[in-house]
Amino acid sequence: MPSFRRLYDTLRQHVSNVGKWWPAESDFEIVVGAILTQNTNWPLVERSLTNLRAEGLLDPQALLDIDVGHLGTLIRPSGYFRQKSQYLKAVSRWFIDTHSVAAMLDDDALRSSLLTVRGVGEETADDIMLYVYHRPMFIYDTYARRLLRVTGFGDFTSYAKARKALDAQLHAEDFTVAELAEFHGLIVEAGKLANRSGGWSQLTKPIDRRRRIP
DNA sequence: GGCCAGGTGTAAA
DNA sequence: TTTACACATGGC
Repeated sequence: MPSFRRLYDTLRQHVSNVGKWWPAESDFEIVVGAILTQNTNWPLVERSLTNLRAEGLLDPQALLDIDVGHLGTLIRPSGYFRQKSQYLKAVSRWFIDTHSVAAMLDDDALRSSLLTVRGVGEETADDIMLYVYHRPMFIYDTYARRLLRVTGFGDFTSYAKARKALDAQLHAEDFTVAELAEFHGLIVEAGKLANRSGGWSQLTKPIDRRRRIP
């Protein structure tokens, strides 16, 4: 029977250390990145973040004040720019209203609150839960579900199904939040590695640690 | 040139 | 409740 602890240990052995994994200069920057990265590559997100930073827009009030059309042009590199510019407006409003009191909300209440925001679905909510509010979450994104399938946890067609079926055997309390944050990073890096090399079998061999994965 | 990337909202089965 | 589709750019 597969276990999350064993999977985590295996990934740590076979995938380069991903460190903090979600580097950002502020909590709000993580929120913005979580929206922009939806169904898109991170390098493209960085271009958009650079554009936003250059105009001082990694700030919720500034994003709320900016013209939505102009915002769209700045985040164009990361795709779905018309939708995501609206999403960023919505999440800015939420951040201004809720960030300062988020610490008083329990995990379920905070997650529910995030899910009311237009553009924040289950994965984005959990990204923010984990990386901004340091709540113990496992991210059941595409890479994770693919890996969970090939490692025998089961085949899940949606985020919600995977979460419902597997959270009980995750035993989140046995992991530190830092470990869970690293866990997600390791899974994504492993997924990219698998894509590049044409299969998850790469994970059965130790990596060459002389070469850092970019 | 086609496929895909750290999803989400909406409408129709 | 679940599935199908639109949304968009850029890398390989």
